[in-house]
Amino acid sequence: MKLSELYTKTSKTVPADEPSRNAQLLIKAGFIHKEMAGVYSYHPLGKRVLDNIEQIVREEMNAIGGLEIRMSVLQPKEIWEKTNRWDDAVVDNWFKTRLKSGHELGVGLTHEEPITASLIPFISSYKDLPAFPYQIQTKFRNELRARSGLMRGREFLMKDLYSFCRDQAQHDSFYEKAAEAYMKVYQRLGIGDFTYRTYADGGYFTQKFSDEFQTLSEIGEDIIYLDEHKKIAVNKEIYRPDILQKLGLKKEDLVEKRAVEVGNIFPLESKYPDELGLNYLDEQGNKQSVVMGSYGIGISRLMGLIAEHFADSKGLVWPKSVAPALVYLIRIDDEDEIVKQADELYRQLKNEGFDVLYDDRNIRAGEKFADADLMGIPYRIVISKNTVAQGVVELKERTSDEVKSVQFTDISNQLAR
RNA sequence: CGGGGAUUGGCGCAGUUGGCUAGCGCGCCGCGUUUGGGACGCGGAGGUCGGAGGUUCGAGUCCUCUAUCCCCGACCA
Repeated sequence: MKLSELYTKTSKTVPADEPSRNAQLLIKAGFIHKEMAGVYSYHPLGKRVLDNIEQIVREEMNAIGGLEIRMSVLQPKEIWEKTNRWDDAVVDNWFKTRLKSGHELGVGLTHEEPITASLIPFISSYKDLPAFPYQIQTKFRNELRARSGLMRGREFLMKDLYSFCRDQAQHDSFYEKAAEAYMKVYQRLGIGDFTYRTYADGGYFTQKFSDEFQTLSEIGEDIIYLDEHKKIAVNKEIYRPDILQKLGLKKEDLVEKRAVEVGNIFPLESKYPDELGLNYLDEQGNKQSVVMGSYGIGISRLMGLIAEHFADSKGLVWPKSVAPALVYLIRIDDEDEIVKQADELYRQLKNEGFDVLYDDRNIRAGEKFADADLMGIPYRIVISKNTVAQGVVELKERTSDEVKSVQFTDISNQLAR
């Protein structure tokens, strides 16, 4: 992408009504726009980051047998009444709306009920199981108070997968596979080394535990107790002597840490399938309950976390796997020969499959350097009168101060994806 | 949902005890000088002060209501 064609621009100031560091940086860099509290739009660079995270999640879900679907956002209240989750006294962050006729509808905040109900026509035999549908979709939750920028919004992008298994053993096996897939996602996003599987309350769904994935970060809202040796953590909400004993953890081995919840997986047993009438016949012709699980990853929350966690005083610092581009190509001096060589280098890198932001604007060099840093692009290449005279370009990584001179023919070898 | 603060061009802000055509910086447009870390000069465009009602000769400034945003708390599948 040529920056002369990008309509967004960076800003020196941030909106006074945006206190969250991740949103401040992303707004400053022109990646997102705040529509209202807890609601953000994504401009081209922000959309690219979101897409990159989404694609990593998609690949790992596909790898464990997930089948991508798209559920409706508008939902009939009847199925939620069957599981007693329609009443605001039970689930208090619904967005609800009405048809012209006056009939009430829900705006999707999660999809256990509709996905379960929608499988009824297809699941009737043990031969039809297991099933692992998932989707990546905008969710709506009417939080009383939105905050933390992209990390807790009223509208946010989420991956939700649901597992339907014939028995507990089949479920347990998939559940563990899903947990491993989650860790692969975090590894690829560059946060794997400080993200921990964490025991948490099963919440509204069950009386048992659920598993959270918590990324250690000072910006987190959650407190966890971590056994660094065993690499197991416990959420503060269930940090009690009886539970530690049950999990085989010793209080003296645990350290208190601040963390961001980047995923949550729930064993749901048969609650929703039973209540909604999803079941199957086994080999003997006996009616059996389906065992369900749900698996969420907040895509937009991950973007906020990564933006804020890695940022430095100059701006964003994206890991290569999610950066909106791999290379920020700066052209200094606008003599014909420089322009020609820079254009040529841009074409060449694009042809080789590198994602390049080409700063071809007629502005001062300092602004280009500042923008390259603020946008957090992993590699910066500078081509100028000086470099062309020597037949080289300058290459610098966002995370380092070292500036290397690189021969034209060697550039692509120097770029690690 | 309880308590507190705020709302003035695209963004950040100022605006005395109410008083003339509402200012400043950034950004934007034009011209010129500049040109390797967000340059400088000159000239411009752009706001009716969140909304409604009221007090007053006169309201951005005072009063009432309301909306939104932010903070603290509660809540958070």
